[in-house]
Amino acid sequence: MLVNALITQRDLIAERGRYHAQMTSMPVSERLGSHIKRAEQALSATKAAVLRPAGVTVAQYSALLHLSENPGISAAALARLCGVTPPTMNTVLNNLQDRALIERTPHEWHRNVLETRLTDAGRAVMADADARAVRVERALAAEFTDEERAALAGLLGRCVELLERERP
Amino acid sequence: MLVNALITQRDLIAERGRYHAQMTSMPVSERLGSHIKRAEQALSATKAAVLRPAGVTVAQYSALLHLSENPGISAAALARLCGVTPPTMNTVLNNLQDRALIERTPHEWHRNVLETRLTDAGRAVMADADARAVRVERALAAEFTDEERAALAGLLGRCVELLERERP
DNA sequence: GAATCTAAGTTAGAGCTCTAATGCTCGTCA
DNA sequence: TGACGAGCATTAGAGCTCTAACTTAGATTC
Repeated sequence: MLVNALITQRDLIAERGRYHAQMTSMPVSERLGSHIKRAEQALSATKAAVLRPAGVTVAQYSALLHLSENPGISAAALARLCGVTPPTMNTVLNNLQDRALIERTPHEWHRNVLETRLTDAGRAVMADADARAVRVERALAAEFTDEERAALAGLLGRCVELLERERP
Repeated sequence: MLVNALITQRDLIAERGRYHAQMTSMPVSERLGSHIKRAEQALSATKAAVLRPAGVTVAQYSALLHLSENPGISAAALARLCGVTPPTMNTVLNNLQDRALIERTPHEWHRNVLETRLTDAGRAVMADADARAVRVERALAAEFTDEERAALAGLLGRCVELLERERP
């Protein structure tokens, strides 16, 4: 380790020793939120890295994935599936549309609704990206037993319930 | 439920039935990544909501928290603690500095390093925000037994290891 | 039939995030 | 001593994300 890094590291440890007593009301390592955030950061970073060669971002892949399973869905419904707000989805879809990976056509009955669909190019990109993303998911799944996977999914589900209940 | 929503919902189900066969190589519900992402989205949304009255974003709170535990730390080291890149931390710190919640002073020995510290105002905002954030963490912790908390943290830790190993 | 309500789509603005690239300081090593 | 390498800080540019606000279309209700 180099001296520059050592010095900031040394300062850090010294200050930590001095002030560690009771700066915050809960140690970071005991916060479940920290673990969830770290896991998501690692997931995001890895997915972004493997999706890069496919030419799509994580958000774009998420949209393409749900779009491939729900052709003609509205942008608002797609936003709900992806867990983002309509303006966010609008941003993502505009980028996909600029690259001609999707098309948006007026709904036959409801003038206020746009049907969103993959183009042929979009389907091709989606297939490539999906293969790459699934490779990561399979590696992740292979790390655990069936019981562990179920436990993790269950615990995370309870987190979501609690957090949504707790939201003002 | 209204007709507008019903129609998109109906279309969705119809299309799903038609195409469900084998559009993707792995069902979304079986992807551990989906569960992690959902949990982080719920966490983020709830934390943003409870931090809003304190006048800070989640990213700003994260920086203030680690800053309060490590006075004088460099921006790069702070970025590592928060799990973001230096340019990202620079953006967050600029916003905090504009509001006079932090100050950055040249390092005594190393001309190339800036020491970052909370101002008095920053400490006050941090104390307020921390109380609000910890309330959420306590509620989250109270949802689980000691064994469940340990299991969740352990499983998420293994996810992080696998994902970093898998990253090209 | 008109007021009201709900949902879809959009725009504006603020903030976070990344990669890529640059300039700087310092330490190491030949 | 001088070249190299590593780390810090910063800028530029693209993209994602949110809230707030507006517009429009369709449905409900009186």
